[in-house]
Amino acid sequence: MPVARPELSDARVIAHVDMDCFYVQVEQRKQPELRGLPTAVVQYNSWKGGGLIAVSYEARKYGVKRSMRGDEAKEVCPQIHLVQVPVARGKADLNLYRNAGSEVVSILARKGRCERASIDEVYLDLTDAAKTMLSENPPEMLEAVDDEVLKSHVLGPDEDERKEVENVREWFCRSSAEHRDKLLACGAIIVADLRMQVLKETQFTCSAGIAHNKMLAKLASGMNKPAQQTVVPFSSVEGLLASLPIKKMKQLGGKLGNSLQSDLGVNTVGDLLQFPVEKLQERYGINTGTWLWNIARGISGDEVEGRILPKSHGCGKNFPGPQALRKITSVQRWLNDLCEELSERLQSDLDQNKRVAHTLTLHARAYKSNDSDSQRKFPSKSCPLRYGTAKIQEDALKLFNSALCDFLGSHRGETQGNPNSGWGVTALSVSASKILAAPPGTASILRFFHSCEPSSSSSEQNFSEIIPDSVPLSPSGSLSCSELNQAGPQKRSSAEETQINCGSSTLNRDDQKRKSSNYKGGCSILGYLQGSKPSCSSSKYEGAEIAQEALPVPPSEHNPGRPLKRSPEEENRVSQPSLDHNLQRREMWTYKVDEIDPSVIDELPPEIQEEVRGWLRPPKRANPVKRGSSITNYYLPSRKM
DNA sequence: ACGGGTGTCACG
DNA sequence: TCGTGACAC
Repeated sequence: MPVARPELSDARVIAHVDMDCFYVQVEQRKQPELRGLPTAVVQYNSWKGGGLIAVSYEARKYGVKRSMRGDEAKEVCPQIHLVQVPVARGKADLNLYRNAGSEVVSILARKGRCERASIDEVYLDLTDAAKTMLSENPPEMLEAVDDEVLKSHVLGPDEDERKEVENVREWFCRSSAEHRDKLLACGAIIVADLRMQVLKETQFTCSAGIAHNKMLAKLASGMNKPAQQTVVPFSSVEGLLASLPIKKMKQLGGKLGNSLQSDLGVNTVGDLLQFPVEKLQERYGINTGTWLWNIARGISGDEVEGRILPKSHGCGKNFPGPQALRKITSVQRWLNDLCEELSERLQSDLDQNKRVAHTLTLHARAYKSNDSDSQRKFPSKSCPLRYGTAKIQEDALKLFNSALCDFLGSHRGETQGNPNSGWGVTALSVSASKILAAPPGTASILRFFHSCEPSSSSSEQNFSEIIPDSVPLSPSGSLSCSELNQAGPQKRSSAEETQINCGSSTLNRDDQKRKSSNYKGGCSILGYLQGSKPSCSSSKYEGAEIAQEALPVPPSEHNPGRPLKRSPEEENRVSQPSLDHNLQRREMWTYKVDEIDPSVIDELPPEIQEEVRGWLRPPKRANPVKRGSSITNYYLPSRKM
């Protein structure tokens, strides 16, 4: 929770940078003919023209608004250009915009700590850069600075004359300028310069706010759009907040803001000032109450987190009304698609950023016809995340089935009908979270392991798609929870494989505990391989040790021609439920580093040879993780966009 | 029957 | 810890 800072000592320089109608700009860069024209980005245009998710400023002049339907937009602005969001696997695919956002971040992160707040917004802490600039450059430097760069809106202190002062140069050179203001002025110059770089390198415009904390910077970035920036000097804060409608404040746009208005009669942030902390705390809790008291005074100690990569990845889709999924097999098909996308994104994250996710979560919404409150709560479920598309799909389906059991079970529902047994899924999503730095070598190992079973995993996936159809669930008969869980071939190989058995025991607590502690080896490479075919699974071994001491090697003597491909026989062997043979298996599948004949490496795919050689020489790996600013690589416009 | 798809955070 | 809800863009 944001901590209050004594305002006097909070002379930070914080910027909030917000891309202007970002998705539209991305599309306009791809299609420059659209520049300057009323344009909107829309997804799914089949129903009422699709929903608008971004609207160009030209189109806004006609009253086109986000959350309008394409058809409505055409009504108020017949000449509007509607661009569709890319679709992949039957759902909107936002990767284009994510990647474009990354390009921007990589530029904005050049001058200070940078926090990626959303796909198109960042916060910057420019305190150090501003101090440095101020100490190295006396005010005369301004003459050397491009005039363009000095164009900022500076909020004035007075209630209504708060309009703004002309530009930073003038403002900065006031005789009365305080130190804090000078720092902000430097911040503004830095931000203007960064925005110029963004424009030159990406062709995107953005707006920005510069202030002493995040809250005020965010407020300011929205005050002059598009393609402008606004500074909030300390002396203007009180006047600004006094008349600011409470709901304009971040976090107060929803229920809390409503409560403040209707319960306390607070309409502006200034109105909050009358309330003593205790009162606010009493009503809203210690944290929220304190926070409210502080923001009324323009105080927010919230730090800019140095984080430019997301903390989770998710993909989901809604199936409104008539499109609701009523058969397990449809759910499974969609789940497979969602998981496939998720898996790709996880793999990119691993390749580019050397990070691995540890938790897989499934969310859904569902209704149950025949039930008073039809949109009942469909529980979320999570489990350890195993890499590999097929595994993610398998686990997601198990999670779904488990949740469905809860959903149906909690309220005795006679699940009669055929395809439609009374329930319908109106939204599905899978997400991956708890993303941590991967131990060195993880990417190679996983890549290696997957190269062992590309077709095997897909055939496995096919099975699990087909089997449920043959299970007597849909056409006739009611499906029981236990039946649900039989979906898929389920080679219940190892006891600790993520199996969710809601039929017999709805995720018994102890099992859960054991599972997670088993898995916990946060850094264990084995963790990522859990359940993988060539598994040398044994939670007793620390990943780092294994990575350096033991290397899984394909039994190339069995299929000399293709050392990377497993025979079915081998697959069977390793997926046998004989967990007790861990040790034995380990020996079967691993070698001590010094026992490895280096020539083995030559049989590996060229892409990973180098990395694997790296493992074999632990001493030389000084700080191999840092190899190449992965982030920089990630953000480089590697593709035409 | 929907702004949709993502993302973060606070709370119990 | 997990699951939920709120909020935001």
